Amino acid sequence: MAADRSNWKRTHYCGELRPAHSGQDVVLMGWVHKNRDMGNLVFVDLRDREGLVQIVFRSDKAALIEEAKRLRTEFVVGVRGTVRPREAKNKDLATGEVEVEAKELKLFAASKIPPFAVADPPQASEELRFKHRYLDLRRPAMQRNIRLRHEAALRVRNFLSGKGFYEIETPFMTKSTPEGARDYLIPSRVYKGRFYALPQSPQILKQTLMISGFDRYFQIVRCFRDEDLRADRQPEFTQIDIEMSFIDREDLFVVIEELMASVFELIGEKLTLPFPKLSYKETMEKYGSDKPDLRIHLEMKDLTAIGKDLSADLLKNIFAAGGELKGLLLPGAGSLSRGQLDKLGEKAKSFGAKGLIWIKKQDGFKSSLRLAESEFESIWAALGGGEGDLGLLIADKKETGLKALGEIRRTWPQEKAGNKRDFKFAWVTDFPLMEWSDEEGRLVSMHHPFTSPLDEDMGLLEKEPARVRAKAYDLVLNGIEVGGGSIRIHDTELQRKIFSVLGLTPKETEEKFGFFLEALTYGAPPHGGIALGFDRLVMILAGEESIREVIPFPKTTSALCLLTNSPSEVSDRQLAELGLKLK
RNA sequence: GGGGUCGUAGUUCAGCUGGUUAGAACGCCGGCCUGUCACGCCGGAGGUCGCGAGUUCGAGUCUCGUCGGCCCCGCCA
Repeated sequence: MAADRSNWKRTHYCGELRPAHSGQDVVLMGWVHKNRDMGNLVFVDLRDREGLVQIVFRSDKAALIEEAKRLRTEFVVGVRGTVRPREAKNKDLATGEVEVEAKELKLFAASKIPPFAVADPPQASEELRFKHRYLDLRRPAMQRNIRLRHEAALRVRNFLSGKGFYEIETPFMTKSTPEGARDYLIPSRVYKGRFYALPQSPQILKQTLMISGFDRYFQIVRCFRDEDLRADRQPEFTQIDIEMSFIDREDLFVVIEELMASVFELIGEKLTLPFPKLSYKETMEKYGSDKPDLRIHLEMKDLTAIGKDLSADLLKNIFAAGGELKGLLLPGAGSLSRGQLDKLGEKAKSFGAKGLIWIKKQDGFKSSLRLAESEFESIWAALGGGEGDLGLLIADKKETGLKALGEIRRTWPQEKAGNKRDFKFAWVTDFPLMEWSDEEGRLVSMHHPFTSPLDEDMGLLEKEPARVRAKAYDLVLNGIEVGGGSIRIHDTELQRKIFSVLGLTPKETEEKFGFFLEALTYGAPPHGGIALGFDRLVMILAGEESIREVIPFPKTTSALCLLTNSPSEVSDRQLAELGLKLK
């Protein structure tokens, strides 16, 4: 029978008791973490969101100790008692210098035996953790992560509000747009056959708010994309969405850098500002990625010029087909075995390369490619190699070589180890405005269709749109894209032209974006902004490897919620009301 | 859509080239215990080997399918 707690008021959290509280009468409420029954002496570890404290039940209260003996893990109880210094301290516990000698105990709720222990690290599969997420979330690590998430959001709000930004809501029930990810759709009951869409981002509406003169907007907002999941991708995720009028890129960089500095103070990190800037071209050529992990110091080299003087026929054919020769030096890796080199070759192939050339210098050159000594010397000099090093070369289409070597660079174990609390931010700028999509058979926006081209590339828009660079930028941290944005188009005619280059017919353009194009004609200020991936940011702050660890109720990689069992079927009646029929 | 990997007691796992009654630890239940904190000691219960076919005298083990977890490619303006 659950006890009545109406006349009890909690005085402290379990986790906050310290020697200074000694002698005080306290009332605690919490979950039984552990029960140690010594016969005529019972210890109970009581847990709440702030931590654990030991409760002791002594034999001079016979009825009380009998109650305490019946407590089991995860029972919810209230305890009234006196804080005392402990006879034996426990230095592994923040409250380990004190205990609470119980005078009264109230059982509020019993618990079934939990399917896994509420303890760090979790001794249960993610599957089981998701099914009983309410238990998983009781773990101190999860309580800490969710609290950190709250504190980060609060910092963002306080910082941006202090800089004159308004937090403004935009609708979740909005309009499907043809560009970008797959939409989640909401059928309209009132207008059968018509659908709202959940926003992939509030992009057009935040730009509309700029046209409305709000000048500085932000929103910590859920976004929805019906695409496949990853460790850092959920179908619904949270963005810090930001937009500003009358700015250029540098103005925004400053605001975001200061925002990051403020947020990282939460974990005691002092960031060095400003963040380095890399052009897209530069980062692709040096690191083979548009989100380089700058904790890794390895850089790729272009060896095409040297390669063209080499005798190998293999290379001649590739160069004739327009290929390039890219190289990556791995210091100290000259001792790798043939099997390990083969594994690297397999990895390169899995990223599309046709082969991997290796050269090592250990008592002379050894290589998978037959070359003259002087040729090895010139390659080695270009790579900056020394005795005992390994050089990896890929001769292929430029993008293929960069990507494959970039992957080897990114995952090179000697470089990855032990630098979790090293935070290397960078801005990647000057992305291509558009890229060719084989699937769609047309050019598609690399960022989104509202991104402004670089002024100096504007002339290329008609004839060579694929070469136009954009006023777009990504914020990258330790190999993770934590944000992306751009200076937007605020001119109706330019915006129409972009849609047309992207292959949208005037009719489609009008149907999907007509309202926005019209809004642009009523005095749109120059503006730009960014969206930061809030889940990813909190994940990094928390030192986690997956955003599922910082989202209270995440979905599995197959987009199921194991707690609620969604998605689920609905009744025929619900379908009929919406005018829907299943095929 | 594709590739990889995993699924055995409540949990985490072991289970060899197919062969008696499928094991361990933790947890759970009962008993004892006045300073434990991974409490200890004694005793006990607990299994649709994810599911379904197939091969075989015989399947946890082999094959196929299917469901589910995780990682990756594609996809993610």
